[in-house]
Amino acid sequence: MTELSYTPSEIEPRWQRIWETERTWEVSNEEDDRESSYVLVMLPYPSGEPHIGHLKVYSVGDAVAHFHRRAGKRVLNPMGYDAFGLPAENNAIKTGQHPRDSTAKSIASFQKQFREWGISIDWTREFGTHEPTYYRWTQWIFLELFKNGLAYRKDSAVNWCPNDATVLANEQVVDGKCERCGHEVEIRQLEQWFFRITDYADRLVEDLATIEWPEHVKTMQRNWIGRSEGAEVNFTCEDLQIDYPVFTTRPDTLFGATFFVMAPEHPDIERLAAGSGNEDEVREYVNRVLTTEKEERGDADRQKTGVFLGRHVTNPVNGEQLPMYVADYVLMEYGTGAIMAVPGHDQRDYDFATAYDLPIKRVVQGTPEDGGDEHGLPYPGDGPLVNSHPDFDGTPNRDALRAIVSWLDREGKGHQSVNYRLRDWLLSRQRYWGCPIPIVHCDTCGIVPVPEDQLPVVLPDIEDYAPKGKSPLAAATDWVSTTCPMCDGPARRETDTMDTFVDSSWYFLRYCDPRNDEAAWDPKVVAQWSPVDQYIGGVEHAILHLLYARFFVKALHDLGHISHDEPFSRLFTQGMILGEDGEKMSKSRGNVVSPKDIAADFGVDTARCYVLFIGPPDQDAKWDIEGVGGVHRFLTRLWRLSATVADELPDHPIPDDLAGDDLALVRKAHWAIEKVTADMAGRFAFNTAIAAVMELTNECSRAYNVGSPSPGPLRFALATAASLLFPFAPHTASDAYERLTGDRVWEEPWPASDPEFLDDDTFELVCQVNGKVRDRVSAPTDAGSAELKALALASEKLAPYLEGKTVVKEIVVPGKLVNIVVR
RNA sequence: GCGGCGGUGGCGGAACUGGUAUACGCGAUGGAUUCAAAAUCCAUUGCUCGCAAGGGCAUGUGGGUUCGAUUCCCACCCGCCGCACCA
Repeated sequence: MTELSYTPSEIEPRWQRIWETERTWEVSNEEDDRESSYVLVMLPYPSGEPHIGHLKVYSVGDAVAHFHRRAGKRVLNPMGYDAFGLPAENNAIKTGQHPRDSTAKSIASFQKQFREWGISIDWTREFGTHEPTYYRWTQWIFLELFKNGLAYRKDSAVNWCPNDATVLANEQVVDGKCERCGHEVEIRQLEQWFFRITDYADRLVEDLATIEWPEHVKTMQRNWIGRSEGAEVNFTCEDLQIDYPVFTTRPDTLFGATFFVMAPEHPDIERLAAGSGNEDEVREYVNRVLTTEKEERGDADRQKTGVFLGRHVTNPVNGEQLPMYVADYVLMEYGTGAIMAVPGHDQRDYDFATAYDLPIKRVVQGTPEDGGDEHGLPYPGDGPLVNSHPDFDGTPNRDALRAIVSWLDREGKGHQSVNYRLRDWLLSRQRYWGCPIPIVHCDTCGIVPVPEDQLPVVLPDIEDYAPKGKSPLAAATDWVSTTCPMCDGPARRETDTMDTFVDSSWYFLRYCDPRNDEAAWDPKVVAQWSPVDQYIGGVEHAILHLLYARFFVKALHDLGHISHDEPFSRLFTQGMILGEDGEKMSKSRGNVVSPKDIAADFGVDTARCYVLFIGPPDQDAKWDIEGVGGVHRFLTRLWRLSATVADELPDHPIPDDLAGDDLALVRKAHWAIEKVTADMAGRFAFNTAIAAVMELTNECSRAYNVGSPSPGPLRFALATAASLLFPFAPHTASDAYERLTGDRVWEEPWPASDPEFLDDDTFELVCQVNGKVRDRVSAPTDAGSAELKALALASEKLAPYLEGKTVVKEIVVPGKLVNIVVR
């Protein structure tokens, strides 16, 4: 036999050239009779070179795209770059290199490597979010939202990162620290731009039921939105004749309220304290709290502090006078910034009451089965009401809750209410490398949107990127000073830029119609592709990007620009690839594996196959260089055997009268078709799909090496293996398939299994006694229960276990087993 | 604390609706080939007792349901992730 050697360095570029020159993966917006499928991987942030995580996520996306194509669908698989953002700008501050240049360099590297990976992308739709032809429409969307009251400017307490010198969205603050740089976040009172995402809180929760997303991602979104049902109840301060509504999820405990607490930021604090005799102490407390860092204040284990305001409120249910306190455990952003305190049934109120010696009253009887200690307070569980009101005492608290809320409603003292943890999305950033906010500030006309025909507002070049507490754009004075579109008077441009999550909240719409310069998209074109059928990316975007994109799509839907209202029908979140030490790959740990090196050593197909074979793709997996070798051996074996068989053996058809090893080989091929198809279609079980192709290849290899297969069946089995492997190792599979059949594998439909070959004539019947396997015998596939039972009872190995025993029961599972139960 | 996910050989991991636990790969061992090595090919490989035939034990722990449980139920332990002074 001629020694043929598997040379990815020759095979891979050769096939890539064919796909490139023939524009194989391009797809037009002309509809045909095929079903359309939009397969999308989250667009990458171009920084440096693509890493192993990119290789994995695009290997997953490409496998899905190829599978859909060969299943007869018209597939949209585009590519772009989330090109605005802080890292490029921070690099500019350090090196003076314009972010546009460093970004362009990185994009060039992505373009080159993605082609070398052989990913089946329609490159005609490519764009970066930093291109004026793209962000022109980002600005247009902003104005649409602005004109419809969904984007607004407001002065409020916001998160400020002193290191990055910009405000941050709530979603970008993790444990009181800046998500980007890890610096402690401060609270500042600033005027900023917001998107009214809270208007959509309810639908963002509700519609999770309509999409196929991993449960944990849905849960994270639900947690983040934090919907709680309860009631708003008015407490009146008789001294000042002001009503203070509070939000509570436990109106059943209203009779247990013993004091009242307001957030230090509450606008009425000063007014309430004035003349109460406690003025100085209150002011001092509030000042101290407002300068405390967010993380410290958020620590639940900290001793509760607060100050008496010198006033009282009336409890609407029983007229009791409750002392008013200001305390920092109450947050201004949630509910109404004031709470009724029920120390008997709430841990926090209990802690405060203990610290300040306030009365603690039980109004819900604990029951032992609810985990309620008869005497222990605070008791957060359920039980009958006590010490409340004759009408309610003895009533289960959940029933009393409803009754009390309707009573409050009738009396005009409160009503049912829903509260959300979600805040409006703070989108303005005091940074340079982002999409300019298309707004002009005019002393006469106020906040004026830039007219549509003047878009884009182009990001000007500047000299100094260093943040100075306001946007570096403010230094571009020629750019800043402009004329008001309404009155033609002098005006100033908005100098803040948009959060980059705005850019990535609609890019998937633009891919449908990327070269449209009349509109952001043609709604008809978007409708034919949308929503995205399969979205693929990392879990780290479970809240931020995925929530914002859902909000954008819902808002654009409501404004009549698109017909769908969820962006991504199905979501798949892939796991990370960890270094060989089991840690996250990082330069400082020195455990980084470069896709370039792996491709150079083993070829791209080995790298792609390995990252899919390593384990379930939604789970984290440790890199193992020995494992890469195993996958490489497999590809080598498949290719070399295919090439050898194509050279040596005649191209005979499969005979009609298959028998023996030939039949077994053809059966194995059909088994593999069945297995791989199910693994691809049902779930993303690429690891087991590849394992099935390995089994088929091993079978072919054994047949060739030790058996004497007929050429037809062997060629068929090998071509099937290549065909099934194509979504994972497109170059090797194309090459092997062409050698064997003369055809291009991607032009072939996905193989279909023939039921005739899926079942054998006989199967291995498992013979059990009392559930323990005692023997396995060969039985005809179509044998009935009686026949199978007889076969099992005839087994000599079963005899010793049956001797002298009474048969109690016989269970026969046709095609599987017989279980004899004896006593 | 609340919510989600997970725990299977020396290792990564298989096992569809309760029906042969450990597919596939790695590693290890033996053999073929070779002057030798690499590469390749052929075997063996959960643990344990036994010369063997054969037996016993194994899917985090303890119970339960069942003829039969990795799979279902209850309680618990451990790990990972998200949220958390959210009233």
